[in-house]
Amino acid sequence: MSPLAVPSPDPDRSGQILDAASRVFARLGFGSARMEAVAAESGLSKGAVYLYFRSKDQLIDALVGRIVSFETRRLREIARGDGSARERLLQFGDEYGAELIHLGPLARMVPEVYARALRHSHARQAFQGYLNGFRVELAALIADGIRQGEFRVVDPAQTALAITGRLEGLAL
Amino acid sequence: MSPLAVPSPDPDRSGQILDAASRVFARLGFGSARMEAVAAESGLSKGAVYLYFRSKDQLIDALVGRIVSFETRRLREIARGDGSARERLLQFGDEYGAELIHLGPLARMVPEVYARALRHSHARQAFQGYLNGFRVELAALIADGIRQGEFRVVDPAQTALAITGRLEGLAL
Amino acid sequence: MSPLAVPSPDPDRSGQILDAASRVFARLGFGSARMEAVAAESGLSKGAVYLYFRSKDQLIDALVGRIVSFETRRLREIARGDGSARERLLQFGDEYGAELIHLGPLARMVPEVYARALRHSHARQAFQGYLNGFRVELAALIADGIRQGEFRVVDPAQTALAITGRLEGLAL
Amino acid sequence: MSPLAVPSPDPDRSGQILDAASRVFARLGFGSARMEAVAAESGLSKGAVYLYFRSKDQLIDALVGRIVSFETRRLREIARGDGSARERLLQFGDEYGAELIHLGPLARMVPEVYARALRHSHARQAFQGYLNGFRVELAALIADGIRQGEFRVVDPAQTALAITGRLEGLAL
DNA sequence: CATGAATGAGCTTTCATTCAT
DNA sequence: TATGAATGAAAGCTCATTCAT
Repeated sequence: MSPLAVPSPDPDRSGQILDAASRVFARLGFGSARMEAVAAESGLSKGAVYLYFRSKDQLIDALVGRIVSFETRRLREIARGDGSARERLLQFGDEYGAELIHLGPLARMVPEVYARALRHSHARQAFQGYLNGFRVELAALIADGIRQGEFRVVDPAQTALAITGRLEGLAL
Repeated sequence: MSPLAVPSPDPDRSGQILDAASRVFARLGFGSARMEAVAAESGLSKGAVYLYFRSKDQLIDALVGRIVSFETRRLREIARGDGSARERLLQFGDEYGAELIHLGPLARMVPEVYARALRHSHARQAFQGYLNGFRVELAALIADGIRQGEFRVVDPAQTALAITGRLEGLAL
Repeated sequence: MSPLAVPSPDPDRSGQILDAASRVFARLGFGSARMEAVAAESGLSKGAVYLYFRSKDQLIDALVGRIVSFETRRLREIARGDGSARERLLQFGDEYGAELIHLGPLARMVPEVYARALRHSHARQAFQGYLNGFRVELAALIADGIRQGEFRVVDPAQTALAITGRLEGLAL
Repeated sequence: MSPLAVPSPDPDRSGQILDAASRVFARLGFGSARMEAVAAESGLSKGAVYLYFRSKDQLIDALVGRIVSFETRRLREIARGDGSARERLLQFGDEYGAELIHLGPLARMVPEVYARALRHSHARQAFQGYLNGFRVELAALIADGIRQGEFRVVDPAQTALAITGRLEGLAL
């Protein structure tokens, strides 16, 4: 084998399957999407999907988790970035909208994720963790702005909560 | 038929079924609720349910339609009621919150309704019709307030849209 | 409807399915028999089978239970019948052999029933209940014979146990 | 290959796999045991198991065959050993019981082996070969006893058959 | 109108077996 | 020889829908 040959013939199957799942679930919804379709979209067999995810439910959880942690990381980068608090807040808002567009077809999954969170306690916990991170980051940003005299003196936590609610409304 | 016989033994079977459906769907979600359960909850047979609704899908549509038109009527009454524009706007907001609470378990259906609207064009049309009515009513109310000097001069449509978005966020 | 018309179009579906199941399971064994095949043999659909039995496992339990209670009743009739103890004991033995032949293809299920009893505690309990009934009946018969001076004085329970073991050996 | 290299890195892989299989099959039964589990228990890979046994079925056959021939050899040693016929017969019986205990968890496979024998002709032949050997050995032992005046004059073959049946009954 | 037994397409999931490395 | 990722043919089970009564 040449030193340059690809030594790992395993190009991240989990990611490959999650990519396929995100396309199929976005297109058809959690309920109507078939594991068969996810397998076909991933270029693997049904059996292989079950080799990496124990069940359809767990696959959905993993997918939601991946999207959520991606969004969380992205927004944190902005919130802790350079620039004045005002600039970062605006960028934060822009980014939120941009994410929705960036999510593209994935955005169609948003209400289904809410619905899951309403029915399954573990999905609810995961989702609330995400919203909390969102609010915390936002509150820190607002507190920053107040400290630097950019913003009026308000309760950062309350304000963050209000903004979060507003953005969630926009999402829909 | 004897004069004493009940003339119509069908005192709104549709409503009876929709009532049952709203309880069952709220409890279990559209996906997990079984037609069997709806029938049992309504006190009728499965066959009877299909006598009044062609399919599960159509039953869901009818249920969503009923809730939506109920809410629409309710909010319209307030928007066109007596009192200053400011009073009516506040009552409108209160009512919206009150509705969510009044919906009670039905509120759990909200994200599922959004999800349907995203997938099925006819559900989307019905839902957007509702949101439009909402915005139109709100815009009229705001325009009213501006005319009477109660509110600052803003674009009523834009403002209504913003408020709508905010309230939807609250709903979730 | 004429008074002579068959008023009940429900000719004991459970029995119909158990009959089919006994044929299919005898032919193929518990493991290889498919619910599809049971349904086909019964002349019903797969769905109908699941309307009467919750699962394949429960169907097997019910089938074993039916056979066992049939055998139990049969042997009890003999043990408590007329005639001298000796006659009844011989008839009992004959009947046991006759049953094995009468079971016909069903006899092929016998070791599988033993195997189930070894693995599933509830199957074990059911089966031991049957064996106990067998031994009790036999012990009573022997005690009867001793009382009437037909048999030597032995411990009826011990003897019944020994005979049972011997017959089970024969069965295989 | 260096002189120090292990000359045969294959110290009876088949035996290693059969040992694992006997543990796994005894624990879970033929039906529920997975080839995966056998491989894991043996410390080899699934592929290696298929290198030594063509299929699960063949693995079971080989396992049953090994147990049977082991038992056969053991009983033959006793039957042809020293001592009076009476002594050897008693030891034979003791040994049979001891084997059942010695089999330990393996004894749980006994009814499954019977079941296989009833369904697959080649399993039946193998199993009947074992029973025949058993009876032949026993008959020889009895004939020996008769010849030496230790036993009453009976038909050795018939008696061996009866004893075999009785012991099989005990086994269950 | 009303019933509910019956249907059967279709779903998720499993696992013996293969084969490129 | 040895590996274990991948396969894919089933299997058990569900449930929206129908229809004889």
